[in-house]
Amino acid sequence: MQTLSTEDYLKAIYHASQSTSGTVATTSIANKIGAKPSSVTDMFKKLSEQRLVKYEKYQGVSLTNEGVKTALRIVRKHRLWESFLVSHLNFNWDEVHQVAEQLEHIQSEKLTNELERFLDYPTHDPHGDPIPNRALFMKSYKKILLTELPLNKEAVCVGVKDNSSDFLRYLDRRQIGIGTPILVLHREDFDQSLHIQAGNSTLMITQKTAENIYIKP
Amino acid sequence: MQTLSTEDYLKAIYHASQSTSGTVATTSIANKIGAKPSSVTDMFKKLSEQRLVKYEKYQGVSLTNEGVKTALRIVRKHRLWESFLVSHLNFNWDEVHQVAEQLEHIQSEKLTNELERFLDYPTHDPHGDPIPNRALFMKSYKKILLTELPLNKEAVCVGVKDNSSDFLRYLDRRQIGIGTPILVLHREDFDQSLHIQAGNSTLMITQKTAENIYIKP
DNA sequence: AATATTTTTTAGACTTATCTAAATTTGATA
DNA sequence: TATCAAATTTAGATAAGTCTAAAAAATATT
Repeated sequence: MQTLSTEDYLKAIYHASQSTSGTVATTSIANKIGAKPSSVTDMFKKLSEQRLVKYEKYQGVSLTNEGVKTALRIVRKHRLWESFLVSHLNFNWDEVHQVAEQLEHIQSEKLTNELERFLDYPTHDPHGDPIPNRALFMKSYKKILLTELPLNKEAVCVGVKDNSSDFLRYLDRRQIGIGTPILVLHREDFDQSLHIQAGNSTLMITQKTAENIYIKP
Repeated sequence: MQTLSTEDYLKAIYHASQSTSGTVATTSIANKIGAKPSSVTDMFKKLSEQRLVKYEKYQGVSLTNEGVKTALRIVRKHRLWESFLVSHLNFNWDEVHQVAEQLEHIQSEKLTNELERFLDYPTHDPHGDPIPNRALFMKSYKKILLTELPLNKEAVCVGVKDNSSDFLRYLDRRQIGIGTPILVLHREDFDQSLHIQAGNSTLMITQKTAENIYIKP
């Protein structure tokens, strides 16, 4: 069984390896975890001994098959709990992360699988991220950033890149959420800001906002 | 905020103080927690510094008001989670304890209160133990042991004293659970065994069984 | 290619919760 | 009440995860 801390590291390595090719650097994990690089090196050694990561001095780490599995089991729990909090306990999508960070460490396969059944086998969490099923398989449909959507082409918001409370609450105020239909009416060449139709209302969003919203055409 | 371990100690002290008058002894906590007495002494000192217990050398501990509150907050979470596991996640009453031991440490007042609302403000957990409400108040009705029930007096099973899986599964097989109506038909003087009517069936139970079942006349 | 900067690792120390073994106190017994 | 056994505490050690400061390696710059 993993300690709470090794689980945090495995999850951080998993997420880091999703957004970079090749190995994951010591510093990037240190920033994610909020620890000093020296502590991260120590943990890399420990995870390496447990054959959860492949580690060579000064070369960063990559997850082994077993490491990926362990990470996905945590991601699965995290996203199932987030779904539960939003669908049954009146949490908003910007409030769930911190609590799910704790719940993801609860050890009970039965609990996880029954929660999944209770939620009727959800495929995506409240932020639009895919939930690994019992076999740890997840299908993520091809999604693109709102910045890449051509003018006047219908699309639907399916996720966000930035999961910070600030951003999510901003989207709430703008009445943009998972499932909201989106149409780009005009793209301003000067600053790349967009005039869009979101649901029933038309509004203006900055480039920075657009590049943190995932859509499916 | 308490660490996971101090929460375990506070809960153990709370439960121990329920079943004994006066202070709680070092050894009794050591046995409950599964630690050596020397470790318990160390923790007593630490809890005392935090004003959660009153501790005098060689005299055992007792919880302060603040200590009782902290313990009750954990008991509240434990019993709410047990209720959830049984009512919505297909757990049996003998399976919930271990998982609830982990869930009781999740820190989020909103989570606890929303879970309580979702369960429609339950007053008792699956073992018949009372659940503290948001103000940490719980009403435990006066219950007696089945051994004390007079012949031919109607009563209802409202709880168990022994919470072990073995005992709970035994009761399941005998079709005795919370809410089961019970009537004592005959008490055998020789070995104090009882012939009872439990629900629709009549059966024989030993004295040891009877003194682990709580009933309400 | 040589040097400078950044990244990573090592070495040694700290904290928390635990342990063992020895010392002390309590309270039970003769 | 003197002694003995049991319970409790103290002292010192260990393990896990972290830190700081210094050393080593990799990468970037001139």
